[in-house]
Amino acid sequence: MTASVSSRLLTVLRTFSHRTPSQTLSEISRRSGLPLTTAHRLVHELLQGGALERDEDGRYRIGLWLWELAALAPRGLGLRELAMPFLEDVFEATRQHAQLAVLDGADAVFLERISGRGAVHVFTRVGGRLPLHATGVGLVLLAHADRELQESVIAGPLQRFTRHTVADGEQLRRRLADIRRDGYVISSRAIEEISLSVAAPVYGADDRVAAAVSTVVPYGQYDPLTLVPLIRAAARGMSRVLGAPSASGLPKSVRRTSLPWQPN
Amino acid sequence: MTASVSSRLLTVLRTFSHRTPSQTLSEISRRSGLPLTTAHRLVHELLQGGALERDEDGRYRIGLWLWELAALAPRGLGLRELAMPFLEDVFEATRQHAQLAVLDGADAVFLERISGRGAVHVFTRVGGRLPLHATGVGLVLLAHADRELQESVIAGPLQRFTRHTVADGEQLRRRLADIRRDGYVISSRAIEEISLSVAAPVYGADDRVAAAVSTVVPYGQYDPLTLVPLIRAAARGMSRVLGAPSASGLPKSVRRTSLPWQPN
DNA sequence: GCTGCGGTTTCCGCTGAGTGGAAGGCGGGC
DNA sequence: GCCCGCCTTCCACTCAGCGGAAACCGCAGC
Repeated sequence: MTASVSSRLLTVLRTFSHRTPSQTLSEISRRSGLPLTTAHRLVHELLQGGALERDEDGRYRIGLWLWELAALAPRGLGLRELAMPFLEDVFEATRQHAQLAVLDGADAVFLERISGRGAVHVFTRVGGRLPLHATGVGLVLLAHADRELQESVIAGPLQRFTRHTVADGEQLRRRLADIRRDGYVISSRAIEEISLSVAAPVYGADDRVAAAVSTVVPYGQYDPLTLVPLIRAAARGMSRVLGAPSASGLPKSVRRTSLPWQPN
Repeated sequence: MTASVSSRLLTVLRTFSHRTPSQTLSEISRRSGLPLTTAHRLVHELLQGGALERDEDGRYRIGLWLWELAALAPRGLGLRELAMPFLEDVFEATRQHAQLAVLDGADAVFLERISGRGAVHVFTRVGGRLPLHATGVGLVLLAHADRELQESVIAGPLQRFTRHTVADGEQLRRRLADIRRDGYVISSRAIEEISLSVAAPVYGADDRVAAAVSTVVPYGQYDPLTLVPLIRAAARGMSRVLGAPSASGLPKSVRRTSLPWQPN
């Protein structure tokens, strides 16, 4: 690990998590492993810039400026903004949960969750992560991810949440093939016994899967198959506004021809 | 301005705006005023940390990690999370716009906007800012802000958006007094001729105004007075979940002394 | 009151990390 | 071909970042 100022700054920021949304200076110092003095200076510089704020108890928390900045993230609020009307549609239909997630590393990151009052319990939180094999959106994202990632997840340990969690590699492999064939997934009681989710892929302008949309409803109260057209319609709508050729009816020749990432 | 690495880093990040959500290295260098080489190094360090990403054209954009981090901001997503169900209620009632904003500096910063398909046009964008005197939420926030801020806005130049914008200091002062008396505001055609907004204050655990909620509807299609109970009910609901004594009916002696939306 | 404790802030001399000019590479337009 | 804009690597100088030491502050317990 480098010891540049930049990396130290990010280390300081990384000490914030959903379990520690606000911290004292000493906590930051301990968690980051930086000497107190150093943490003090860095924190103050972040404070000057508005990246951090202090609450009335003197504890540090993520500042509003950082939140405004992050609102510019194309894969964050940008995507969410475009998808929102369709998410609303999904929410309206069940008044339970409508969710939008993207792939990052080996996790599904949740961009949005609209939930009804008294809806069934979910672990999801906006800005939070869940493993790919245990969630509807995760399975969809994994099914369309790089072969490499798929194999690594299939091979790796698969945490079991309930007795319905797909925890076997080969079973998972078949599951992913089914998802590619069907264009949706029903993930029933895989993360909590009380709920199931129906998810479908959202395509971006490069016609690759950019996100996944899902609904989560209580197990036993819905025939999940009736929710499939709803989710697929929402997914198609989102793909369309993202400019996906396959969803807008454009011929393949109009595809954008851009190269994948250039890792330096 | 200091020239610390930290401040340079933040300067780099500050070059991103909603007009420039993705930039080339040279653009960042020019806009930040940093030598190309320096910008290059800083940008790469931000890239390593996941604060920035590169898109398929090699342009830099705000990274997903930064967005996840910002989701921890108590005054950002934290507040939004608690307010969301009530915002949904407001949205349901008109299917136009439901908005949530907080005060920062001399601006209203919008935390959330739920909008119907085909709703009337608004300038609002999530993560964006608008001046206090021209918006419903802004007037509410200003009416309950420090005396100092109020006077500074009253004195300062008041940008006129339409002929209905409150652009006179004394008129604004009276307006603010009315808002404190009534507990809501109807801001009609003040920012665009086509729309009006109804807004009310949301109280935090310290019984000070923490945010403002509003709806925006097309001018002429609604009697704004009929929307007042709706907005006030939503505002009260939000105040309650934030733990505001005045909204929960608790005696002052039971006041919580810490912020409600970080209930450690 | 005094004492200890946990957290915060200021001070300051040493030094290696950050700096940025120079130069080379890449690609696209004419 | 040539030029131009953008990106990347290299490297020697020096000043900004570093962090130990010590003071400071508020509070709880004796």
